[in-house]
Amino acid sequence: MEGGHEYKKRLWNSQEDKILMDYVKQHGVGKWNRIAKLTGLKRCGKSCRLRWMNYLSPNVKRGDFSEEEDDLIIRLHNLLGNRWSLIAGRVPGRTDNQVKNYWNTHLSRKLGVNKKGKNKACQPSKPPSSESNDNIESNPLKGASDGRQDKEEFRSMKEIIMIDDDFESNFLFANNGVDLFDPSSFRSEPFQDYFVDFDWAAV
DNA sequence: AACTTGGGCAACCGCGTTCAC
DNA sequence: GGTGAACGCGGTTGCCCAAGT
Repeated sequence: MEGGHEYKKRLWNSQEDKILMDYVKQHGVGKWNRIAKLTGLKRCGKSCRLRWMNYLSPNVKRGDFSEEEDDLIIRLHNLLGNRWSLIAGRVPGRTDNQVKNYWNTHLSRKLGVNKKGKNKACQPSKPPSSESNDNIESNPLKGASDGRQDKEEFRSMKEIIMIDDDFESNFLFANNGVDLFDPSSFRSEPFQDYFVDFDWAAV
């Protein structure tokens, strides 16, 4: 990226921001790799996308996280693990990068989470590839020894995790009984119970 | 005042997935 | 179906700056 050995982390300046914003105004988001060609901006597509998504987009909320956001992120992290984009998708105005940074710098410390002991166990896995299904380490969904704990329950988890605009109805009333806005119904331990022998193809 | 340390966060990297041809 | 480009994600790095010595 950007000239190999000449690479050095470089902050965006206001002129670059303006070029990028003008481009997006004119062409919309996407086609990030064309920006350098069309505008002469010396940034790769990935860098442009990141800058837009994390900073320039009007949807991005700046400033401190509120108590409610704190609380929501903690709950979502407990539910989803380090799935930052999914978590950010449920925290209006916040990006995955913001959420991730905020977790690593504020919340993990606040909660006394050991960064080394990553909360991998509660990360729902992507649909397993055909050859790696029985590796518990690489596929936490297979973690439960007896396998098939509660497919219906996990199906609801998957529905929650999948992008779905109807946030209120799906998230607030997860059928494992957890209301993310109700502290009394929240479990503090990771959802390891939910690792089931899940058949993605059947969904 | 000069230097060191550590926190906060923007930005990059590597890799997996999706899309277009 | 194969291949390359584009995109998206999570992890990591490194810059900036305030606080401490």
